[in-house]
Formats: sequence, C-alpha cells, structure tokens
Amino acid sequence: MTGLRERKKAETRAALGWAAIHLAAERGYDNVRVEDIAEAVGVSPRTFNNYFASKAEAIASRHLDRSLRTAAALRERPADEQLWVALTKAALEQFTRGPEVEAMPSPAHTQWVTGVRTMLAEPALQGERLRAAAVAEAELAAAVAERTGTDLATEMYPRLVAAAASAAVGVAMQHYLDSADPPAPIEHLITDAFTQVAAGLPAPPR
Amino acid sequence: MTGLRERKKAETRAALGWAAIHLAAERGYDNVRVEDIAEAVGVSPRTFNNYFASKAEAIASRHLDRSLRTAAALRERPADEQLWVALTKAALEQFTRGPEVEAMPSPAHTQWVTGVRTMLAEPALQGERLRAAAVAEAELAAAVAERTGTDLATEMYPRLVAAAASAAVGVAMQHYLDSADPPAPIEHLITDAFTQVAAGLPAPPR
DNA sequence: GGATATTTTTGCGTGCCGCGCATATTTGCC
DNA sequence: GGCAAATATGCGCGGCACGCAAAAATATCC
Repeated sequence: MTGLRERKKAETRAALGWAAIHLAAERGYDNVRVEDIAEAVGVSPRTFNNYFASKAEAIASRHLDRSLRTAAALRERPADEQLWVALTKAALEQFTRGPEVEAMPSPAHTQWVTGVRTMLAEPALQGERLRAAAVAEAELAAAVAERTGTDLATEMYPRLVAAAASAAVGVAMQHYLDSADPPAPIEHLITDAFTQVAAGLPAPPR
Repeated sequence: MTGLRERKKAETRAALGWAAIHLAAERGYDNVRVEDIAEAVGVSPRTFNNYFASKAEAIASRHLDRSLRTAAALRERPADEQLWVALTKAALEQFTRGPEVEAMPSPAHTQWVTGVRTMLAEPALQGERLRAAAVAEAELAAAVAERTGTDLATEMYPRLVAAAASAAVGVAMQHYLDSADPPAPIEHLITDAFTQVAAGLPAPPR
C-alpha cells in the first residue's frame, strides 16, 4: 500500500519540517529564508511551498503531527478504560523523546532548548502552532465522540473535552518551557494537568 | 488623563479594525488589500502597519479586545462569588450585541453572518484569532491567580482555569456559528459550556 | 521491457506585504 | 507662542505565497 511515491513524499515533508525548525532554532526565525530551508533539504524553493503554505506552517508541522497522533492513540486505548485516564495516557505516549534529541550531547541540548524557546516566542509561530492544535482538536473531538457515544453535530461535549485536553497539554508544555533547568519532568506535569481538569478545576481553599 | 492623543489613537485603531472586518466579510479575505482598509479609514497605507502588524491582526483585534475585557470583568466581580460563577458571568457580559449589529435589518444580518463565517474559515485568520485568545488568556490567568491566591509562577492552576474558560467560550462560539439559523442563543451555550467544564467533563452514562 | 498515463518537481513571473528609515505634521506642555 | 515628543506619511527594499506551464520522475498496462 505504501508505495515508493508516498514514502518519499512523507520523507521530504519531514525533512523540510525538521530543517525549518533546526535552522530557526539556530539562527532565529527571520534569519532563515525559505530558500535556505529548501537548500538544506536539496529541493527547489518552489517545492517548499508545495508542501507548506508558509514558513511558519513548516515549523509547526511537527507539533501538528504529534497532536494528530494523540487522537489516533486515543482510538487505540481499550474501550473500557475511563475516558480521562485514556486521554492522559494517549497524550503521554507522544512525549517520549525521540532518538535525534536523546542523542544530543548535553551542552548542545541546553543551547537547543534555548533556541527553541526563543523561536516559540515569535508571534507568527504561535499563531500557526495554535492553529495546528485546533486542527488536531477536531480529530480528537471525533475520537471522543466515538468513544463516549455522543453526537459531534448536536452536542458540545466532545469538543469541550478535546479543547480541555488540548489546553491541559498546552499549559503543561508552557510550564515546562518556562521553568528554566526543568525540575519537573514533563510527564508529571501533563498527568497533573489532566487530573486537575478532570476534577473540574475547583478553587483552592483560601 | 485620557488626552486627545490617546483617544484619537484608539479611534483610529478601532476604525481600522472595523473596516478590515467589514471589507473582509463583504468581499472575502484576500480580495481586500491593506490599501483598501487604509483608504476606507482615510489614512495612509503605511499608517495601517503602525497599528497592526498584519491584515489578519487587524481583523482579530476585536476578538482580542473582547477577550481582554473578560479578564477585566472578572476583576470586577465580587470577591466572594464562586470562581466558576464569576467566570461565567464575566464571559457573558461580553456577548451583549452592540448597537452597530443590533441595528442591522434582517436580510443584511443574515448575509453578514454568512460573510463572517466564510471569513473565519480563512486559515491565516484562525491562527491570528487563536493567538489573540492566547494573549488574553495570560491576562485572565493573572486575574484568576489574584482571585484564588495561587502563584502564577509556580502553579499551573490559574493557567489551566484560564485556558479551560477560554476553550469553553471558543467551543460555544463555534457551536453557535456552525448551527445555521441559530436556534440556541449564544448566552445559553456559554453557560452550558462553563457548567460542563466546572463539573470536570465526566463521560456521559452509556 | 517499452509506451503511456499520472504525479511531482521546477522555473518564472506577479502582486502584495511587512517594515526600516527619514521627513513632515500634529499634539502636549510651559 | 515656541519647543519637545509623539504620530503620520512617503519611499524603497527584501521576501513571500502562489498561479501556470514545462520538464522530470514514477507508476501502470500490455
């Protein structure tokens, strides 16, 4: 089923996305031209825009893919698992660090995180990332509707769950990036965030 | 305190934002050039970019303002009010329709809603709207932290509340726009969404 | 295995955008 | 009225997103 054609396409897309992130984290978002990204992958500038509508979209593509995988992961969870447990686990699965990051030597890693942080501060990027999250949210809502037997068309429930879950992950990531020299592992933050949301976020006792 | 200078600035900004929305809803997002918007307000194209970094930002500006007002409204709510009650009411306050919409004759209003819907489908717009929501979310989180006596720097709680509230409003609005000939008033949808979130979004009985 | 159909890449051209910079104009203040 | 600060404008540049058509790569069929 997965012919040479599709595979190559997926590879090119991934390469472009990765190159875009890499370059932007290294030298800053607007010191990277589309031309540079294309060149790094060995493809014409015009081809870049066959894959992505904008530089920002390319950078956000990994975020999009990960978010989409969360929806897919939820569908894989056993049907008798509690909804919020399943959601938490589905999200957590996406945060095991890949080998290309794991293999980084420590000083390079620190510099890398700094670069990413700076990059994410770019307004144009934030919009695109949020949009990616919104696209994935629709998928997630569909998966939730399926699992809970609710109607996506008439009820807000599945969308609310998807939005809340997405927000939980977002806040956890933000918290993780904000605290320099991360003391708390991201997995713990995500679990914590989901727990609070599932509890209805009650006001703490004064 | 509010001198002529600031007032004029605010007026120009509002006029540009409104003109941008109006034109985009009327003839479609990319049939509107920055030049057109500037001309409609009687200002130079260069000046447009003194107020907004992009066409999309101008269109999203009203959304941003409304979201910021929600945070301000929360601060005005009595301190002894339940958190989620206060949040709901603060959000609701922003959805009383302004006179410029209320005064529209019915056929024009239908056409208007359609135009807005199409406009909001534009990817570039979605990103910018979401970014606006994120900016306001930070304000809201600060207000929540204040009210609940939690620490914005070390706890995720206030950000989670702000994100969930923002998501609730977003879902309600989406639901409202999606259902043609809106049967349910937006106020009811918002109240409903907040209630569900505050209850922890439990899975419905099967 | 070779011809044909389909998909993908590429080059080129176009219109618009975002913004830096210098200048003119307006506003606030004494 | 005059001076300092803020704001509006004109000009120009580099880059981006994308339509279109030709060329190259890949799949398909006999």
